[in-house]
Amino acid sequence: MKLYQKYPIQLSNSLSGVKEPFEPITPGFVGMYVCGPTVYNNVHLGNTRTFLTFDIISRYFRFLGYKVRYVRNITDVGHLVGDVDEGEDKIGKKARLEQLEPMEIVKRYTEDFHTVMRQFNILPPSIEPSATGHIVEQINITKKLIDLGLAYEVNGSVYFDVKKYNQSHHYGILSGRNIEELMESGRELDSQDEKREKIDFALWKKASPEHIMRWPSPWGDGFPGWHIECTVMSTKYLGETFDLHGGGMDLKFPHHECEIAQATGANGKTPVKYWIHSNMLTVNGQKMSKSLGNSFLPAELFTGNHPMLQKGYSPMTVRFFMLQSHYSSTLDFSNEALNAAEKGYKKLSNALSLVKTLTHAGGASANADTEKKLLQLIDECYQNMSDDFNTAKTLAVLFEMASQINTWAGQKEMLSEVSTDVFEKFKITYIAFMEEALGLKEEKSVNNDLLEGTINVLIGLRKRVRTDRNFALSDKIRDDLKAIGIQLKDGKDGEMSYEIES
RNA sequence: GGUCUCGUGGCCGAGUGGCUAGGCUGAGCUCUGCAAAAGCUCCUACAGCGGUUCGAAUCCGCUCGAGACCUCCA
Repeated sequence: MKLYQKYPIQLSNSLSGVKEPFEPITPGFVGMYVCGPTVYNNVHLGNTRTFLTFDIISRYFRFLGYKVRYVRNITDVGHLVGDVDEGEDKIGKKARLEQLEPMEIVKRYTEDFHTVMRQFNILPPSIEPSATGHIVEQINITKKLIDLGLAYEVNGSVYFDVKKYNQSHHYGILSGRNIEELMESGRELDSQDEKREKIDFALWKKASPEHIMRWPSPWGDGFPGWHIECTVMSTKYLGETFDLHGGGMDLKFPHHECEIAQATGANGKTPVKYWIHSNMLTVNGQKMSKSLGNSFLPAELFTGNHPMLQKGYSPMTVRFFMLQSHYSSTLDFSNEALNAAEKGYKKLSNALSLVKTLTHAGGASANADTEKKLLQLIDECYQNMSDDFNTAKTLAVLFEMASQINTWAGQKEMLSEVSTDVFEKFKITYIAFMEEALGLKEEKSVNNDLLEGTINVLIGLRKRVRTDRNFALSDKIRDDLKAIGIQLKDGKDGEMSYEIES
């Protein structure tokens, strides 16, 4: 029996609006697509939360034994700036401002994105396709939509005919809108606009003469519209219908709605079985976003180099902080919350180091109640994660497990209350959920052999003067080290450990 | 204006009809030569009003408040 059969996943499907059992299209396999970053700027912390959410989801699918293909794109053709009529893409604009080649911009921010992902221990996707690498496919699907009568060309640009599509399908099925309301509200169609209806959206845009990013097409030189790349790349690598599509809440409308319309229109079938949207990171209750100017760069957070931050916080602290809430809730960002997260994470991390050193001596006289309790904790880890990837509930269980680990570390004789088998299961589960499922690794405070060796010399010295009951000297060693940020901790058995304070 | 979400103890944040979430902070105790760490105990909330129910933080209605989307954003 596979783990995914023992602990079947339930997930909230944005499309249906309810929590449903997850049943992949092909048993044992999961195909998932997530809208990746637009690489014309540094990723900020809010972006990171979305990618962390889907890192957890893909990790947990694999953890339960599914074979996962995770596709996350790089948008390197900029989305249109402001008014569509300006016909200029963001990457082109930025390039001109900074006097750089578009691909130079793309390269720089893609590198930055990957660096940040690694810092947060967010695993790379299986495939990371780029929009510019799929221009031909985007042109082909646009042609197909024209042939099907669902798109029309005007002056070298091609638009999707939403009204036409809506005659046979429901445009708005994901975001719960109806086309009449959409046509009444919002921006008015201005005289310059080539679109038949304001709700129509571009599949292909004509490039103005000064436009840098341009490709030849049946309609002249231009570049692909905003939504088409995701449809093309998800279909190409995952098929015309695939299991799961994710992204930030703010992409639900119009981006994902348009994806559904394009794909359904072109292929005649529903493209995605489950949609998952992760909620926003907020600052003082307001969405963190580039345009509002309240965003943090990960690097600023790590160093504490930002007016709103009292100090720096490590990547794992931030990862833990985000996992304390459910991905579907907004999460408010504050110094206080981060300080609390730092301590909480340290507790779990210490227990992780500790449990690795614990071994069972064998020959136990097991206490049935204790064993039952431990086995229940193990079970709860799986139950909680399988319940819509509830990392917050899972962490609560891990805290209980950490207390147990600390108790054992302090009183080794208590290990005899459990059998070797149960102990090993418990140990393996704690390590696996921390490191594999949640991706919370130990942060080595020392990565310098010379320093480590030096501290160990001092520890050896202190052990000796302590045996001699020379407490004045032993306290001096401890106090002096403390003054430079090294905290010595005396164990029960005369052993000493240390911790570098940040 | 339209569509939708949320409002939990000092702070953060799970939880959807009955059973103490958890973390951080604070107080006390135990262990320790003294610390630190750790363990134990305590501080018991659900915006307001009304309704459904044997019973509601959880369902329904209204009020107040906050936010998101409708325009580029994860």
